[in-house]
Formats: sequence, structure tokens, C-alpha cells
Amino acid sequence: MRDRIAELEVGDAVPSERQLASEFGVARMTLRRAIEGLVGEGYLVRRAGSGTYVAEPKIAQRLTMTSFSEDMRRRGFQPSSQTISAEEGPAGARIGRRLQISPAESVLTIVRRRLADGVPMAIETLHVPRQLVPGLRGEDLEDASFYDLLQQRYGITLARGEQTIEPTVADEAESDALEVPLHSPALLFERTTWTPEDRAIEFVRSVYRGDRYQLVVELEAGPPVARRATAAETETRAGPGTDTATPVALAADDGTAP
Amino acid sequence: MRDRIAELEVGDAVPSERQLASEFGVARMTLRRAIEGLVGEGYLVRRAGSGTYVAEPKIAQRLTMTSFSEDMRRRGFQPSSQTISAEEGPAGARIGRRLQISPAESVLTIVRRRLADGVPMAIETLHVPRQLVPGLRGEDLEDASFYDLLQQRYGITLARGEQTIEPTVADEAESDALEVPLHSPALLFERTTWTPEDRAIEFVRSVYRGDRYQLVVELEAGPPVARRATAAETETRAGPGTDTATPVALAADDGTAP
DNA sequence: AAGTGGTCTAGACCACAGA
DNA sequence: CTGTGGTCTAGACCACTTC
Repeated sequence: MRDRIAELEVGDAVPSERQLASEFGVARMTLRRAIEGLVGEGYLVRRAGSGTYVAEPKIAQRLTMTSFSEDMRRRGFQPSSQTISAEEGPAGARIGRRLQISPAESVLTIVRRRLADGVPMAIETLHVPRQLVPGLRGEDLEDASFYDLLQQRYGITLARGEQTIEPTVADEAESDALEVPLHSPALLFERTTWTPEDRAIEFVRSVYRGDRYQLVVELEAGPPVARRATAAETETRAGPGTDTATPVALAADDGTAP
Repeated sequence: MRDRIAELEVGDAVPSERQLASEFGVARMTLRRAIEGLVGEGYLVRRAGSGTYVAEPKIAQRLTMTSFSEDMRRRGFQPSSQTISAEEGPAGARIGRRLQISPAESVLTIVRRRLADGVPMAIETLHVPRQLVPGLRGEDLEDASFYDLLQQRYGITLARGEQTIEPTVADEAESDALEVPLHSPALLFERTTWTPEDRAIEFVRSVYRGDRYQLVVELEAGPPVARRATAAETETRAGPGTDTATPVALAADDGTAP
């Protein structure tokens, strides 16, 4: 199915469900579910009564765990990367806790400067349990992709992550590296990433300069007004109480009704 | 279906699909789709081979356009709100552009201080086209919900919004109101919200104090490695190039495969 | 072994788009 | 009017959980 639509241009109509079903030798309902998946991923758009079409590449094609490089390209910049330092040592209490390993276990710490069109955008400090990436050196990450390396050299795939975002100001080292004045506004990101088996792979701390980096987020109205009202809930919460939307901003685009 | 599961406790097993189907007098496939919807909304969880269960109320029950109040309650605080000022006047170029109205059209501007457990958390400046909310006064929003007002008094529902997030530092007025030192790190949110008919309803500018407010975001791996590769794309983009995940952080939880 | 969700089939009727 | 997607039906087999 993916191969089939790969041949089409944006805006082209996909053959009808009935036609594709007989072409693939499956029932229409079965083919329908395949299309549903592709619609959910943003590759196709349905128009009732008319047909199914190849979708415009979305500005935010399901922004899930996008890489720095891909994000920058989408914004129209040429991404690059400089490894500043690479060290190895015991995790310590804080990093150990984040990576769910013993504080004594060895951790590889790599600091990279990320640039867009040659302009420094962020300082990224990456911590990885050493035993997960034997042989990895700092230079391996020069202008390269850590996630690709994980996948290709170590066979590690990532499933999910949790990230916190908070404002900060650039300290001396950061303002030097980012080439911004001392105490400039900046965004601090901290992220932990896990494998499908719930093993923590990395803890990353990134400082992005605030004058050049902005998060853009699409909001969607929640499900109907349908709410489950168990006895317990009615006690704890005072009610839905929707007033002005709070900035906790997540887009969920699953193709179903808003 | 919603009524049916409303009677159950968290963790309870829902009757089997076959049973519910005959109970409602529909085919199993039909009932299945109903359940799919509820799973997508986070009310139910399926366990293959075992059954379908009433889900834990999620920490982030589909974080879509959550209100300040609801967000604060979820974080365990008691939200409140103080209207600082309410003025009316021509939109001007900037606000007019954001609200897609003429710069001469009258706009209601309301400044509110948002608190959690009595502690100032944010300063929120709300701009609404006057003609959409005739009779609305600043006091109406004292400890009240703007979205509820829109819905109930004016019959306006909201469909989607777009929001930008960037770091900033508190200026004099902001640091006074937020009770933080001058030039403390803060988050600046700017949001425009639309109705289902694509009419802009509000433009909101919020400054959140950085020491007490943090965004937490769950990341998900994208769709398989399947990518559409049209000729045009191969030219423009240098390739997928996944390296370290960039902080553009959106959770999409639609219950389908990651 | 029985029951569950997951998937598929081969039909059917509907509302709507488009010529 | 024809073709399209949207929805529903009444079965079927599978892999899995649970006892």
C-alpha cells in the first residue's frame, strides 16, 4: 500500500477503495483499515463522496520525537553539529536516577553544540550508559545522528520519551557557546528516552537560545463534553472548569473527530 | 455505551464485546468501533486475550486545550484568578492581524493574574473582538472561566488553536505582579484560538513564572520508518537524518500503534 | 479448554460529490 | 445519475490469556 501511494504526486487521487481491494485481493473493510492507518499518519486525506487523496506534507507531520536535524530542515535551516567534549565516568546520583542505573555504573557524557546555518542554536549534554554503547566515541557524533547510530550499530530502537521544558537564562559557558549575551533568555529541555522494553537509553539536557528558537504548537479541542463521573472523581475535582486554555500544549492528530 | 461504563469503577472489566453487542443489538464489529473511540479518548484499555477495562484516569488525559484551572487542579493546586484591568478600544495593527479583523474594529482587552494556591503563576492578557462578546465585563472573568462564558452565554465553541512558546525574562511590571525578582526566567505564550468556522476568537499573551511552572511532555516514536519519497522531496530534504530528538515536543496518543 | 480481543470476509445500504 | 467514502452486518479463524 505504501509503495502504491509512493508513486503518486501530492494531491493525486488514490484509486477507490473497491478498486484497491480487488487489486490487493482483500475485502474492502480490510483495505479500509489500511487506509485509516495512512490517514492517521498524515499521508492521505479522505473526502467523503469524492475520493481519497495524497496529502500535503504537513508543516508538522506528526511531530513525534523529531530530531534536531529534521526540525531545523523543516524550518529551512542547514543543521550541523560539533562535539565539544566526550567523557566517561560513574553516573553519580542524579544521572543514575534519571537513567535508572546504579550511581557507580559508567556513563558516557557527550557535549555537543548544535548549529543551524552555522549559527549556534543549542548546547546539548547527552548521557548514555556505557555498556549500551561499547566503542562509541565523541567523534562518532560529529555531524551525525545518535539515533541512527543506536539503531544501526547497536540495534537499539526508541519507543518513548518524557521531556520537561522550562525557561532559564544562559550562564557564562552557555552564552559563550551560543554567542548570546550573558543571562539571555533560553529554554532548558531535559529528556529521558526509553526502549520498547522500558530500558532508559539516554538522558539529555539541552539549552536552546531563546532569541532564535520558538516552539510552535497546535491545539485541538478535547473529546466532546463526555466525561466519566465516578463518585470518587466528583469529590476530588471541583468540576471541569474550562476557562482560558493553559499553555500545556500538545497536539494530538489522530484523524478522528476533534 | 458511555452510560454503561460510567457505572463501573476504575479497573473493572467491561462486559465482553460479544456480550455487549447482543445487549445493544448490534454487530460485534459495530460495537468494536464504539469501544475503539472510548479507548482513543482514554476511558478504556484493551488487553488482548483478557478483556477490556476501565482505564486509570490518565495523568495527562489527552492534554488538549486544557484550561489554566484544570491544569492547576491536576497539578494539585487550587486555581484562582484576579482581573487587573479591562479596556476597550480599536484593535490596532498587531492585534487586528492576529484576530484577522480590521485594525479599527473594537477589541476588549482583559488582563488577569492567575494564581495557584494563592501564589501568582501567570499574567494573562486576553484580546477578544468586542462584537463577539457584547456585554462582557472584566468582573465576569473574576475567578471564572472565559471558555465556559463563551459557550454558555454566547454559544461559541472552540475548535483549535495555535500557540507559540518562547523563553523570556520578567520585566518590571511582570516581576511585580508575579512576585519574582526583576529579569527572572519566564515563559511567554502567545495563542490564537478559532471556532470550527475558522473565525478567530481570542488572542492571548501569557507570561508564566519560570521557577514554578514547567511543561511536561510525553514523546512518542513516529510511524514506522515508512516514508513517502516523491521526487520533489528527495531533492529538497537531505534525508530523514534522525539524530538526537529535538525538543519540539508533542504527544499524540490516539491508541493506534506508535 | 473456554473465553477474550484482533483480524478478516463478502456482502449491504446510505449520504454525498461531481459530472 | 454514477461513483465515492461512511457505516453496518453476521458470520469466521487466529493468538492469546486465564483458569
